Amino acid sequence: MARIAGSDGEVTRGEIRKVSLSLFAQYGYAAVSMRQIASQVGVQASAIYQYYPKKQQILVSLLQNHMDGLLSACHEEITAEDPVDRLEQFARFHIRYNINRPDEVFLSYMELRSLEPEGFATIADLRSKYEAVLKSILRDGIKSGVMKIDDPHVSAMAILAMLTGVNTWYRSGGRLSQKKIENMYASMVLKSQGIVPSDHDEKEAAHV
Amino acid sequence: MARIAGSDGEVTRGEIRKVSLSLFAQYGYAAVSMRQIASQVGVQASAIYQYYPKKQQILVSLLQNHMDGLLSACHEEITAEDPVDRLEQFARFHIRYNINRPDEVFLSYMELRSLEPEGFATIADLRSKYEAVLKSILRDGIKSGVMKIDDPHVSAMAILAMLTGVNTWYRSGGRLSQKKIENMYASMVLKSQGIVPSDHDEKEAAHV
DNA sequence: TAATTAAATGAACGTTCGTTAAATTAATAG
DNA sequence: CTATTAATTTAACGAACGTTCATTTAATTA
Repeated sequence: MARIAGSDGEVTRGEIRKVSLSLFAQYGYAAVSMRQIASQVGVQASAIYQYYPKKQQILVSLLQNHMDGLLSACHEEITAEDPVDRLEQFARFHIRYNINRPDEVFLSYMELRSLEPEGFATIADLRSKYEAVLKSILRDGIKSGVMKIDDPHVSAMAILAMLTGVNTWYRSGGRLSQKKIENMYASMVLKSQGIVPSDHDEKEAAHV
Repeated sequence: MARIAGSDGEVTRGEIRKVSLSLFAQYGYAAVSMRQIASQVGVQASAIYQYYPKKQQILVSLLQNHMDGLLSACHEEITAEDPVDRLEQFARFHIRYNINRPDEVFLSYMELRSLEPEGFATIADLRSKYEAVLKSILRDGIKSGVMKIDDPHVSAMAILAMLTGVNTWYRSGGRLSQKKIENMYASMVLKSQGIVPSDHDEKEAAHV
């Protein structure tokens, strides 16, 4: 046998991506073999090389794609001007965007170490761009005096770790709705940076 | 050649543990070979089997050892009675204990997936015992009304993720002292659970 | 319909993997 | 001094690894 009836390159490429993402997240990049991916796609290992020249390229492409999506979505959704509102938008965005992409998030936090230098530089750069968005919000909040922050870098790291951590325990269909979880995390993030809820709510109300 | 002059089994076992820990943390369990470990120890791969019957046993033993140490140290150091004081002690303990064990922490959060069922059950059980310590503090804080918490499970996960995240960025010899970092994280943890610093400080002062 | 391009196969490459077994040397005990 | 035990080596096992290549069949184009 060779070419299969009804086979379509773009479909196969998509399957390879989907399967690789799931397997890399579950077992780790190094622990997953090309044959394992191929078998779940329903194809021979050699067929994958029609789409990706190296195993490493699959990982790079998955991470690149995820970080690009994250960055552009975050620039679209975080539109407020007030630093406190922006921080809340950031927290809510991060939960909302990541909670339905557990495998991508896991990969981009855990498999940077599996990247060769070139790919690593690319992905690390995208990640630091995302971190810069949050840090800029925090610096604005310090300037305007509404946030009580010792060190914006430490605060940014703490906030990101806390938010990203949702993927270690959340599974869809659980006890809590995504909206509830978003609310709880947003509240904890704001409070952790010295923003007292009532203060903020009152200000909001004053605007109306 | 066979036995080497001055060779000592306990020393070699220790070296194997040290090297394995470092390599597993850097490259991931699956990506590290027995020969790679052996070469850094200064021994042939087959020599490792004198000490560990399977590669998997090295990982299990490292994780077991870390979690045991974490649990017993946490029971020793968290001695306060007041829930707020206990939460602060927990936060400080977690930072202090983990910040100097980055490899162990990384392993126990990332390589559970590399464990076969038996080892996984053991380690997961130890981890949930540690989480239970924190959850119990939070429930006490809710009961006595000093913490404003929507859901103790979510709060516990958020706190642990935030604290454990310190290992993703902290490197010794950096800009900030460990004590400063401990202070900042403790403050953020308390605030995130609705404990206003001044409230707590005043209460503390009132006791004196 | 014939020629070309796309999508896949199956076999094979040299390497490396975890692991085992027998042999060898150093240290210790009688 | 001899026998035993501890620590390690060398050699080898079959299996699995990522990857390459020639081949085959399906779909598309001329």
